[in-house]
Amino acid sequence: MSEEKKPLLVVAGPTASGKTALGIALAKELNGEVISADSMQIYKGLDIATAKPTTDEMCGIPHHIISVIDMETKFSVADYVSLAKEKIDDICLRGKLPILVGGTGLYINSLVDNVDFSNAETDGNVRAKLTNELELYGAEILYERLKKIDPETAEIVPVQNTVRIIRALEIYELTGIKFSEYKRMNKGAESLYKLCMIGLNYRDRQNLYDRINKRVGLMVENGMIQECQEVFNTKKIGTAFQAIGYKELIPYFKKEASLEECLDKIRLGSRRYAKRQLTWFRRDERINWIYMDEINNFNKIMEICKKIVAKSKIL
RNA sequence: GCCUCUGUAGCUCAGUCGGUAGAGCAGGGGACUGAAAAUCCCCGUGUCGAUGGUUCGAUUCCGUCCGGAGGCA
Repeated sequence: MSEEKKPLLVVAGPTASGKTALGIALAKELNGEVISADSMQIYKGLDIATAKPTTDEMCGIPHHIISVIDMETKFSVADYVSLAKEKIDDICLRGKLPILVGGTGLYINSLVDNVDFSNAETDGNVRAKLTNELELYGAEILYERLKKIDPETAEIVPVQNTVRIIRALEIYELTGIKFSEYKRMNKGAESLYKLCMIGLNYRDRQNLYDRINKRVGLMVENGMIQECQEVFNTKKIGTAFQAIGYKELIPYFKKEASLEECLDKIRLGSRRYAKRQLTWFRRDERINWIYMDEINNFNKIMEICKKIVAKSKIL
């Protein structure tokens, strides 16, 4: 339709860094709507554990791609990208600014960097077959096979990383394309959007960790345990099983560990997750970083964001 | 008051028959292209409680002092 690229404002950062509040404030200020970029908030259920914004917090700002699929349904980056593209088009059509807010780096980059997933679908059967082989014969067998068909990938992926090995073999079986080749095909595509990327971080890592630890306490107060207990009882859960908060509580539900032990695991898991998120985002040079504990004043943070947006000339 | 044990990395502890030390956890760095809140890789210098003595050399042996735990009165 229009030759002009659509604008996209991105707010990324680790868990508990303050993305949600900032995204909503920016949406109010810039006549925008929020699109979540969070691999767990996609699922219905586990609202508290995944820190979904409440209706109150949303302040009437439309939020997209939150609670859109059932927990037992399979979902992937490719699904996310096509969904998000639709939402962006729709929001722009209505003359509003799409604001991508979230912490799932793979989702954000796949969308923003226009990664094409159409040439190598996934196949449950192939993956199941490979997983089965892994259990029966061990990782070495699969790794040796990968070495033969795609030594380049085998060089990069350690034997221990069976998830990667299986995916590489899966792609090859499905398409005959080497994983290394497949990656090359997808690299360097031009973005569909005029981008402005903002990243939230803390100068003192401890400040972030304090927020994470505190937030776990708040989640408990808000009923996270009952929420997870319910999900645990109904057992209809797929990928959402991976959500931090849910899986760590299972030993408690099975009476194999104390609540406090499990909560410690949740805090630990969240801290490590935040660290991994930072590792992911830090390599992206397009991101304008804001150090929340350095500024420590929401109005000032908003001012800085507005300046960043203005400078990016996406509007 | 006396006796015994103890003080080593942020935490829990190994260890050095005297040549300045190493595990687990925590923590840090990194990778990541249809499971990603997942999956995986790499990283251990610290006045060895303080101070005197013995010694070429002490965290290690001896003395004293200061902390901690226990026992006997």
